[in-house]
Amino acid sequence: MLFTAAEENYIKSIFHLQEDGSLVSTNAVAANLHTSAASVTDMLKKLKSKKLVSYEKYKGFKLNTEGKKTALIIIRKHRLWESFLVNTLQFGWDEVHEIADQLEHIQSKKLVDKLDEFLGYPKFDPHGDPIPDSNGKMHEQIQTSLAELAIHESGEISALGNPSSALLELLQHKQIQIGTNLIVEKIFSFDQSMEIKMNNELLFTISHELAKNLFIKKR
Amino acid sequence: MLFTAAEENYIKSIFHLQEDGSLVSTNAVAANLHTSAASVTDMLKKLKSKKLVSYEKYKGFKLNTEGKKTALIIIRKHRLWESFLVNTLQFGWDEVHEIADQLEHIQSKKLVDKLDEFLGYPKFDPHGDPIPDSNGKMHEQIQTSLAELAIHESGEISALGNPSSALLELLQHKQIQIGTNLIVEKIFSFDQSMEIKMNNELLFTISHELAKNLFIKKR
DNA sequence: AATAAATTTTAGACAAATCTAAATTTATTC
DNA sequence: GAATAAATTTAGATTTGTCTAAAATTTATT
Ligand SMILES: [Mn+2]
Ligand SMILES: [Mn+2]
Ligand SMILES: [Mn+2]
Ligand SMILES: [Mn+2]
Repeated sequence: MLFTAAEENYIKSIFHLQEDGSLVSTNAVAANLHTSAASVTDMLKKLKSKKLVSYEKYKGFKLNTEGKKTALIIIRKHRLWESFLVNTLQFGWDEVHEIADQLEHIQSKKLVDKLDEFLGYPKFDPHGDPIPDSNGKMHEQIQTSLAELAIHESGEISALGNPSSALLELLQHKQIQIGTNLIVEKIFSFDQSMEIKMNNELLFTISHELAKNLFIKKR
Repeated sequence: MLFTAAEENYIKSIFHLQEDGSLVSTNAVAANLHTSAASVTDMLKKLKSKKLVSYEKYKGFKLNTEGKKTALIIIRKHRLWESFLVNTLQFGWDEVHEIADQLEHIQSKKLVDKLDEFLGYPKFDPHGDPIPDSNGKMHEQIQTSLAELAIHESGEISALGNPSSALLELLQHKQIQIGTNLIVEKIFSFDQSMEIKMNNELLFTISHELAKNLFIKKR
């Protein structure tokens, strides 16, 4: 099924607002999309007729299975494009959202999958949010970025936030890879850089920028 | 000025149809965009009110200076995205047009310029059409692709069609660069490969694929 | 020059997406 | 348990882009 950009924006908004599986309100979507409550009601009728939401007048609504599946496709596109912009085109992570809000509506499954491949199948976007794979599966956030570990906490590297070639070069040089065990020995408040011990041996310093891109399963 | 995707499609269509500076007809645009003549007339009123076309009822129309400038921005985007798709994401040159027809409407000057930089400022798209630079200037086709030279013709390499890293690697290895003089010694009809003499010395074979991507100023 | 044919424009309608204002339903408060 | 407030839906309009059919204009052909 193909959807208009407007429909996709509503689907995405509802998805984000129902995180916990609860019902979503008309006003919440209106506020989120900076539109009127009346417009939301109009669109809900349409999404209901297209069988993407369960909706009863005045009672609230939520995406059904098909609706969630659709939302994940849009979110996948949004976050892959953000990764491309930051990673490949060197945009700052704070200037990509608007552009990705346009790019997420480009219709071509092949494009998205090729982009994913080109980017090296990143698990998280530049803001740390998980990127659904081509089956709509997202890494649950049982992992945290290294940057969020406290002193003396330890874990194992489980994913790369956004594998640019520059990042991969750095990791190769420092011999860091998926599965590497590490423990935080010190955090310098000046620049948030961390001193970490790797595989109980080597001790070295990691920038905050790098720490944000290393995802960890705590131990 | 910002324009809708529909407006941009009309502007681009008119641009292509007036190549020689002549007036364009309603039916020509209708055929080109697979729409009705009535729709074209409606849109022309709008483009006239936005001062992009000169148009007199029943007499035909053409883009004015501002209209052409706008058209070149859209064409620049279309051809850069095509280059990206073929070059970076490994699409075939015959499967990128539809996707570029969507991508050309993404609004962000910075995105286009960064994409151009990332691609290495290609002069021609994967179909051999010239890509306008950020000032709207296009390489006039006084140069031809090497693939179009006949036997015994000679010239100097003046531009790369689409500088992918794979192409650059090949050129570096063979020591071919901008300014290199060459003459076509032989063309094998079997695969269109060419035997060329470089700087009056080295003799070697070049595939048709490569020849299409080397642009030449004839001598 | 008159008529026929082709082209173009206008008239009127429709779907998508939005809005404001009024009506309806649900939630809160006394 | 009314009365009031808040949230939601409906009614009616508007803009954009499209369509078909009819009218107007230009071009071609007797
Ligand atoms: Mn969007
Ligand atoms: Mn993001
Ligand atoms: Mn287009
Ligand atoms: Mn092209």
